Amino acid sequence: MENREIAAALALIAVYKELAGENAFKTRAFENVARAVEGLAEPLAALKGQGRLREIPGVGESIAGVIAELVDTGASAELEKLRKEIPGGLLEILELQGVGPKKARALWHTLGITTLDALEEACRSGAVRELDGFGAKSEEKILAAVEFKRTSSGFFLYDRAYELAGEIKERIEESGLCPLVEVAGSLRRGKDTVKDADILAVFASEESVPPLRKLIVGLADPKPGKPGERDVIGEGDTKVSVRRRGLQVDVRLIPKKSAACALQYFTGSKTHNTQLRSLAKALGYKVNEYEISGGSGEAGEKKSMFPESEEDLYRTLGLDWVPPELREGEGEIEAAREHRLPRLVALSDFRGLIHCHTTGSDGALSLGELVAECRTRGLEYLCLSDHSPSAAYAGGLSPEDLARQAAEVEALNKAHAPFRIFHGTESDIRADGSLDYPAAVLDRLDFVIGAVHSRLVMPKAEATERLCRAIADPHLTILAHPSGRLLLQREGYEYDSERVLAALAEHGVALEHNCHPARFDPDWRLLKKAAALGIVVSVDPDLHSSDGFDHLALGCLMARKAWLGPRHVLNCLSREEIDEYFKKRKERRRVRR
DNA sequence: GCCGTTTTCGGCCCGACTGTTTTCAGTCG
Repeated sequence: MENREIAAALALIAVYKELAGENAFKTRAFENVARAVEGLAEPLAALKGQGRLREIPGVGESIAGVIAELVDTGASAELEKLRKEIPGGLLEILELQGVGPKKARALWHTLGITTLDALEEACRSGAVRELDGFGAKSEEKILAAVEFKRTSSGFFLYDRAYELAGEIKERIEESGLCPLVEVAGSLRRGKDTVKDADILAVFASEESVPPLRKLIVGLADPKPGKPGERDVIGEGDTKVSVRRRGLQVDVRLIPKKSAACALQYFTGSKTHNTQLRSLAKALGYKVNEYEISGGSGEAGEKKSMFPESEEDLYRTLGLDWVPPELREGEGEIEAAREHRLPRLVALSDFRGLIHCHTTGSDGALSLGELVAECRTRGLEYLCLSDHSPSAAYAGGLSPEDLARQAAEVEALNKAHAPFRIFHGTESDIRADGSLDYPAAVLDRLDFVIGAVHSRLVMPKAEATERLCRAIADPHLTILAHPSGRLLLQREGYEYDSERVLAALAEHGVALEHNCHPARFDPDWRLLKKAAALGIVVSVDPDLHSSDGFDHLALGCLMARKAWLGPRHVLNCLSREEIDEYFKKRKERRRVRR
């Protein structure tokens, strides 16, 4: 079993334990370990072999036993027992907004409800309102939550959510009621998909609060089936939650002196905040969204501190400022305390564009136009990679087309020197793992990107073998979008990521981070592991039009989330350095023959 | 279930909002 699968099993145990009515701290112990395991660079099987499972933070005797069992047998007696005791349909019920473990259990034990259908029926018949702790409003909310769950995944692509959040931010700014409006939450942290947008609205005086509340409520969608009403999820003195164009937007109204504490608190993640507050407590402080209190008052008096900035806040707790992208509870607090947070890659570090398509295959820009766009943006080079013959649907280039393109590249290189076009291809990886141009054709190119576009459905072992064979091909420079996933549309195909990473490291092949917002493939967690193994990451927009330039910024965000610095990223190399890199790859190929 | 700058037992982040209650439990982030 891979780490990812073991993490999923541990998380599932946690959910089942919640439904079983287990102590919340016990369930959290499993949740914490599930998260820790997901971020682990080393395979659990190896750790177990070395007797090092207990070194994972949060793993004690009991959980180490569960992990060992999962590693050895691929199953867990505890999980199987829970699965038998707790009806699986309750998992879906627990996902409904407003329904937690207590309510799910009440529905199950008193009315025998174990499916969404049964729950809906019970609400319509008025049976739910009779239960202790439930009422007519609960029925209405549950019905709305069931409907929402059936019609929407609840998640948005990053770029879409960012756009919607930006609109709301603008509307609040235009009102003149707030000197500061910030997008916080998972958008600020750079998650690839988001469930809601968190916005911080900092007001200068209390009198701004009522009109601010009114403004935000006014931005809500009309309520489905209730003309005249708006889809307001919650409205209080300091927090207004509305749904706008389907996205849940939580706006926090915060007085000016609390801006830094609120921004920190509202950026999350929940895990990061829990760890931060835990540390604060150990130091004798209390941190909330308004202030830092406590500290070493000489006469034991409580003092309140209002940090000027997030930097101040972290410094008060003895920490370096933690970039938002790293705030996932994966060791960043410890690193900040020991002053060893990495210097993260920034957009200004990018020197070239890798993985671009032109009108030669299915791109919207000609090669000349693309060069012009790159130069306008101050880039030093581009790595051209139109599609190969197997991608007939995308106008893949025949070997003859490729030769003609080479002549065009040469001419443009002369005309635009020192700007440089490196000539390559995005060659299809066939079902058997071979590349779809003859070796002699590939030999003439500066670099080769390999990508799977067909036969996406394949048993895991076969898919892994296919990728590993392609990686072992000495022509391959970069492995593209390895999972083939399309976020919120299509699960990627399954492959053994640990084996693929090992193969990339062994053969010195770079790993693409495809930064199209519908792909973000592979995700930041895998990139982090890749970098730990010394694999170079190529942040590629897979550019088909000018939009691709914007996607590079999103890729940069994801690379930061993966703790990458410029030294980990292929396209942070200068023109001369990447030229050298490609030449070395080709040299190695000759030697190996 | 885990863990120890105060701890091997007794804690485990902290506050807002809602609905069902007459003071608070449950849920959420």
